[in-house]
Amino acid sequence: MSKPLPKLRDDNRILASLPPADYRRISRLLEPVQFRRGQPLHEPGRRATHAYFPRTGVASVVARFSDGTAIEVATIGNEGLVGLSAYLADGRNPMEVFVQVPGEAVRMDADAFRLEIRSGGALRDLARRYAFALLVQVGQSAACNRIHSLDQRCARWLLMTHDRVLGDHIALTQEYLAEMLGVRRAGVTQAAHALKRRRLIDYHRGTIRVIDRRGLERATCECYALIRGEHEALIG
Amino acid sequence: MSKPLPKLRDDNRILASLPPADYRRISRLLEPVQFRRGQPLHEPGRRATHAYFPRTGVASVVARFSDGTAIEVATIGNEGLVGLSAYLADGRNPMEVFVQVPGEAVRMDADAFRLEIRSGGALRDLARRYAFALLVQVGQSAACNRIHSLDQRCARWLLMTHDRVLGDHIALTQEYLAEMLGVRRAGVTQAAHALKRRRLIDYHRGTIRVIDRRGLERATCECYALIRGEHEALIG
DNA sequence: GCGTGTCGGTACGCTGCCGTACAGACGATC
DNA sequence: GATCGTCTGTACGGCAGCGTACCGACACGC
Repeated sequence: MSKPLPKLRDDNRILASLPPADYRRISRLLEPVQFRRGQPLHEPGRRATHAYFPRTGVASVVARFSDGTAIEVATIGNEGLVGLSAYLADGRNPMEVFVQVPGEAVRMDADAFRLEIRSGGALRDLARRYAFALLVQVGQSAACNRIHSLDQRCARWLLMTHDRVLGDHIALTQEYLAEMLGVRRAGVTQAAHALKRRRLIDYHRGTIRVIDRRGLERATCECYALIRGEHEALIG
Repeated sequence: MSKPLPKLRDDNRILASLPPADYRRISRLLEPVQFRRGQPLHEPGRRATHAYFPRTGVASVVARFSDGTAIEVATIGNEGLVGLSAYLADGRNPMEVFVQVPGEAVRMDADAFRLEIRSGGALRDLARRYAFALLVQVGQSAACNRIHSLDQRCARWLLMTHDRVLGDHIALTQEYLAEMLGVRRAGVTQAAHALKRRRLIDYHRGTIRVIDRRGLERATCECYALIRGEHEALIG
């Protein structure tokens, strides 16, 4: 299971899976946008305004609690799309979504997205399948959060993000990673240190580099392979 | 937030939300079934054969790990349906689904279910909304599993099951509850004992009785209200 | 009534992670 | 090159829940 090197019609794999005719029609509705670190893509209480198709950027879906803590429940990059709520729930979504890794994306007006899907093109089928793949990702994470060690979950997070970015460098601080994983920053330091000692990753002041993907895959739990396998079976 | 007393066209709230014409058409496709404790409703690796609409029974969706441990990722009762994978993913689903609380249900052939949904009736809209409500349930559980105490999660589980059954008695052993929550049986004993001391529940050899719902709601975390609120906003 | 299996209560030491705190290392800025 | 803010390393006691084990209470079948 190696990192996919995108050489497709579109860097976003949902868009890349569209038949030519659908792709042409839809691309006229797409507007390129830059993902900036931390930029909100959806705020609970508001209706989703757009559907986003990440190309090189990555988004996080988090549950925010009344005391301010945020726990990541899903990661969305070029393998998926942000804005399923526009399709499934009239744009209503209690989860927060923001940019985790800056980069390129395209977006589509939420109404146009809904219209395109209701019209019954190929995007509908892909969105349906992706919705299920996301459900599997979130469900497996729920179980993983319960029983797997921080070391394993940390490796999984790095692998999932690595899959979604260009190159082997991921810009993020331990502080940030700690928040996503729902643990202390000091805990991440220890887990990251262990991975570094095993020469799987290296890092330095806010940048992590993946050195040995295979090794990381061995270090993580089975959840990684299941989530990725299921996505590939559904979207291909 | 009190327990809903179903006095509707159908004890299943998805079916009850259908307009009369759709309900009549669909009910001809429904076959009553008895949910027996532990009965499998879906096994990973197989295609879903039916969609189930629980009336008084309750189902569990669990992630099963290679060492045999199973962690519950969702609970489905009369507020929902089992078999979204037939709609979203051609029946493919890596999660195990089985009966947690025995009772009544109706089921529909998976192909008929797919056909009915593709034909664009009211069931499609409801299934779509329910899919999102389930995504929210699972996502919030993922975060909850990470940060909330066993006591809180135990109370939440009891509330969610209480919402889905008739009466205040829930037949389940601490052993079983421990597996669902992904903790030791001894841990559940302690949590349950604490709830009993506060006179919120009582129990005896495999039967739990909810005494004080309001109290339980105060004892649990905010996740319960969020999940339930979101479901009601989407299905009503 | 007696044996057997199931269910729940309790105890032990152990471990992973917590909360907190402080210190060193590095980078940017002036 | 001095300063300051950010990022990472480390240490401390503390606690929730773990794995395991044992025991009593109860239900059921004979």
